[in-house]
Amino acid sequence: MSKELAKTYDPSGLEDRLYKKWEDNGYFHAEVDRSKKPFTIVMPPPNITGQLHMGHALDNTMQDILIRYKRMQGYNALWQPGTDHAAIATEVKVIEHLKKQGIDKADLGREGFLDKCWEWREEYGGRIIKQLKKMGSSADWERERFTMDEGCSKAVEEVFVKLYDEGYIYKGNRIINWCPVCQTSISDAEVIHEEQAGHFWHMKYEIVGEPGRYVEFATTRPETMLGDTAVAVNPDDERYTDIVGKTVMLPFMNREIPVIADEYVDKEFGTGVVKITPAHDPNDFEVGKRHDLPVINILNDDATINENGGEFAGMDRYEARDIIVKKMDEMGLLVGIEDYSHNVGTHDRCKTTVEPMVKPQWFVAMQELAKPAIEAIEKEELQFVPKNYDKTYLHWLDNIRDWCISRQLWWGHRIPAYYCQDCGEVVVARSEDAPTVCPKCGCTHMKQDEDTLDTWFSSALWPFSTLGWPEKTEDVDYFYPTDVLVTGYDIIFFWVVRMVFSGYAHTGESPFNTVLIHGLVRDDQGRKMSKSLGNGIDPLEVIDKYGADALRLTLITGNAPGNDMRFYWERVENSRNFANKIWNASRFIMMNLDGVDIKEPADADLKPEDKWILSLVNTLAKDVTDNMDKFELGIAVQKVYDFIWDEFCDWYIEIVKPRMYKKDEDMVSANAALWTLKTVLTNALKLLHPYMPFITEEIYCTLHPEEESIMISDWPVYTDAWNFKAEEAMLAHVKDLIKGTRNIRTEMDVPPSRKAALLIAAKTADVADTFTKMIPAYSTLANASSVKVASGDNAVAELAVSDDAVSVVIPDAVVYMPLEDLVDFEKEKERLNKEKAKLEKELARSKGMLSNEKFLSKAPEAKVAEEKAKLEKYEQMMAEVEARLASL
RNA sequence: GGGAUCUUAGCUCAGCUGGGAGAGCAUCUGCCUUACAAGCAGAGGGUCACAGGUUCGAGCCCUGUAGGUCCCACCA
Repeated sequence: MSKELAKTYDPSGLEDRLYKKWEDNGYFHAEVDRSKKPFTIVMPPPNITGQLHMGHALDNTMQDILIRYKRMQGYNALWQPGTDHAAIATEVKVIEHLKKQGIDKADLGREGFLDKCWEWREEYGGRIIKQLKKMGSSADWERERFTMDEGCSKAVEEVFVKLYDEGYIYKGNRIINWCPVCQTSISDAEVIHEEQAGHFWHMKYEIVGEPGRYVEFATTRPETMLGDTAVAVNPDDERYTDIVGKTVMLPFMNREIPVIADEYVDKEFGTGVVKITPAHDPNDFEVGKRHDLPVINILNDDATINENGGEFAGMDRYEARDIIVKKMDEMGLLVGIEDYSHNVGTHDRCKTTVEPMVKPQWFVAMQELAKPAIEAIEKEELQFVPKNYDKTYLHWLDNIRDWCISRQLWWGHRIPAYYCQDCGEVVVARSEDAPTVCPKCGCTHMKQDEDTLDTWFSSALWPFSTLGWPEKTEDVDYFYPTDVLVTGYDIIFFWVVRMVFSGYAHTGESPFNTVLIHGLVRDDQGRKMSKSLGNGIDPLEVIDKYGADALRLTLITGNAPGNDMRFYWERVENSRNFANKIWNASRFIMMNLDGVDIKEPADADLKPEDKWILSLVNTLAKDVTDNMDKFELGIAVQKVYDFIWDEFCDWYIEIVKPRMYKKDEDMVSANAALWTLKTVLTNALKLLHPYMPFITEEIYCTLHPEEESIMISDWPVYTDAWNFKAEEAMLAHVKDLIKGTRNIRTEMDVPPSRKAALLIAAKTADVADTFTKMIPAYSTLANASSVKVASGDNAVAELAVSDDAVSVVIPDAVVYMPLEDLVDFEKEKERLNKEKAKLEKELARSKGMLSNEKFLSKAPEAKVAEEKAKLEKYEQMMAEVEARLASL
């Protein structure tokens, strides 16, 4: 029979054991099966540099809940996992790692360095996967992929070649964001703009041929003047019309640069004059293109001044800035310095201030590709949950710029472009078609591009590359497009947008229908968890202390979808307490089931409380399903939580205890109770399983030794057979009556008003049973024929109730607060007035509703009738309150 | 500069299409009651930021104000 369960719930040991069982039984694995409907989620691939953090824990918990839910509903549920090579992140880590061993990246050479990267991946790539398993993630690990494995790399080449052939990928000499520390180009999305305190240096250049006449301008980056190739004013600016076309002398460089007119210049801002540095400012670059200005790059890759910087060559950019300002001052060309706070672009990974630079890079032309991704929202082929994130998504797509995809890194997918060393011919080809002979000049000096691709280039293909694309596999055909993508709002731009346009471009459809967005997990003070602050909480530590189920429940409750949440240990404790609650309730049930053969009771043998709880769990199944289908995971589990704790444990189990203690006297009744306990618990466990997989599995298997696993059991479905509205209403009523009295042991403790209420309840056929069993002190009361209740000075009301009196009339017995319990009349008056005010409000509301034609015509009849009944009740109560007030 | 979002109990937050203000934690009271003290039974505590408006009825819809947070953006 049932195994003995420990007295308190201890997740340690149990979780690993169950996870291994699931994995060994192959429950996570999904294969093409045309007889079932697929449900697919691709896991956002964690970086191989990564350790599990709270963000992953939340993200994966949400996915696991959806997958487990759909699996129980009978879908062929595939959760496709894998890891990301994370180009720059990994490269930086490996370089650091090598540095500690005294090895320099350059010394190793490309091949040697890549060997080290692969070694890294072997060592650390699987670490996070192990940690995800601790969370209970039911992903199909047999299908685990890696963004740089053979298949994914093939997909990358395929896409690159295709987009190149179609003209979407091009190589261009354009201004890009350069990180001087990482020494690579980065995309716009990787630049974060931070408000920084800086200065505005007001300086002037002398007009050539007009000694003593200057143009004054202001700049935040004086050192860029070394690369100035013009000074610009607004064409409509009358102050400067006479100097347009003249030249000014650029100090230090002794270069004459023209004064040009361009709309870009704002007359109102500063002096209305802008120095133009096409090589180091995106706007200036555009101006330069319009006016055909030379582009003079003054920076080396590490942001020191290069040979174009004359005397400043070799200096760091900031050192050069200081000296230039000093020297300009000495030359009398510095007009003044103003404090100024402005936005500075920094690299999101290393926080280094980026330098705009002109360099030859590869780009994806986004304008056309973005269109289907925009239309996807209108056509409802793609929806965001919560919905408002589609605005963020659309806004970004509407303002999209070309995507710089080349990186000056070694770790990543090497760009499949080959250059002829002799004639400069460019060939873009898949590696199996890599040219050895130049198709133009016939030489054999072909060399592959040194650069690699942005890490998001491969991630963009993840939903289909993992399923075997570009091969026409069964998997792609069956599992694609996927159903839901779960991710944080912070990578909508990096990843979601790029997956969507890639999906349309290469597969003709959106890679998923729904994007479920979640927020960040912050610390208890609302700060981001970060390494530098040291405020991060390790999910594994939480699991060790309280178990994965408690962590999962904590992460999923208590906040609205898409919002950030704070992490509190107290909340984990509460979750753990809930686990313990279920554990003990189950323990109690199994103790009572031990040695008893229960069978399904006849309908007539079910007591009202049995029907009541069955009805509740039935409704619960429906509600939870509805909520989960709307991705309201937190609400869904909150309902299960409330049901188990507040209804099932606090009420049903308590009500039913006496019946079990009297097994020998009335086995029919005990059987009905036990059967109901087992059935309701089973259903509740199933509803909870997606959220708390471990404890539900352990209890389920103990409760049903004949069953293999709750994971593969059927999701509870609403049934009309358990629709017991009358019992629901009655028990709700009983609860109301007994409230505040349940714990009272002796009759003496019971205030008279309660006694009256209880008596009435007790006299009501079925409730009496329930009731006297619950509160032993009441057996005497229940046997009484009447109870005296003080009502007014000397007036004593006697409440007598016959056996068949239905209790619908009574709740307001509470209104008759006995005088002997009152401290003084004033207090009673106050209370009654309060009551009256409340009733007045209710009456107004009720009358309002009933006089509203819209309400009367649109609302269902039952609702109108209900409202009418309420009105009558309120009116009656009002009359009573007024009478009582008058009597005082 | 543009956009999003928030303001509800002491704290952190729920509150779905308008129809009787909720949870967790904290506080207070009483309980070792035979599933659970990681528990049980209760209590207190809110002009739902402010001002208008729509409505029979507003935490929810509209307008405005104040304050907070976040994202986007090339004003030198």
